[in-house]
Amino acid sequence: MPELPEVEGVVRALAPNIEGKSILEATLSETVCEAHRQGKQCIVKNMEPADFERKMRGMTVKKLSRRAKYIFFDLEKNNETFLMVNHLGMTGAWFIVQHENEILEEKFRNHIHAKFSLSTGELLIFSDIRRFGEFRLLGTIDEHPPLLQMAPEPFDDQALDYFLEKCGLPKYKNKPIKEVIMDGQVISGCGNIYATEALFRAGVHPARKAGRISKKRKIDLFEAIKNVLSEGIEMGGSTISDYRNINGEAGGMQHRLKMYGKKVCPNCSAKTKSMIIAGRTSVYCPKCQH
DNA sequence: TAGCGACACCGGTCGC
DNA sequence: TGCGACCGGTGTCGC
Repeated sequence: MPELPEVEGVVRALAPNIEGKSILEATLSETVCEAHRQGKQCIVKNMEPADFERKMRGMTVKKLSRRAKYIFFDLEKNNETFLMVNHLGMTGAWFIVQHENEILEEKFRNHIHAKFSLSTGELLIFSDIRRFGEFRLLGTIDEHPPLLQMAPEPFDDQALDYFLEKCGLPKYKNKPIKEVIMDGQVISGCGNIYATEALFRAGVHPARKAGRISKKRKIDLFEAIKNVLSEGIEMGGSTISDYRNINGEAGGMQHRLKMYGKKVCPNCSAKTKSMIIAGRTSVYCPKCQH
């Protein structure tokens, strides 16, 4: 499950390998094409697969960057600029190979949904087991309004004030804090794993209402979120199920997780509890988190 | 009209 | 061994 640190790792690995290169050919899988024929927006959103393939052909990758959990491809063709936005969904992964046989794990090899032949002869491959990933080819970012609603990057200077302000809004103040910090309009890139960890580190109960937490504790929580996210980036991400970097390697952050998926609290040895918040499993320590 | 909840999208994994 | 239930990030739809 890629969250901000995993996506950051993908971008850092991918960028030096594809920036400046051109896409000679783009091919989507038969699965994607067939799903579109059935009226589903499978992986490629708001565009017919054939259109996507045609438009991607001849694009030069000017720059690769991350925004929240999205990968932004700044593209150029015939002096016109485009933005290709990619989300990894639950199980998306990128590979750069000479041949798809180099993808060692069968489950990734069996679910290749987009292939881009690069000017260097390499193949840039997007594999996605559950097909929750997405591609949107845009002229500019405002063609997809939800992207404009995203909170600032957690490492930006204004992110803390933005978070504190949002917590006080009627829309959020009566919601469980875990639901609030996982909302991309409040904090960018904080998914279930890192939210669970940050709440544990800050000693905040996941179900506590956002409006019932002191400013000081909210600031502590925000710092904890930034810390787990940067630790995640340093460790190359968490590999909980299907996340792989572009070399097919797993990350190391899962070994640093103290609460996500744990049965016993590492601080006080109490049995952890879990509850469903906003439809997601939330693990916490009933003694350490209030 | 804005806001919110329900639902759709999938296949690996787990438990019965 | 086989089958059904479950899980989850995001957008969209309908109330």
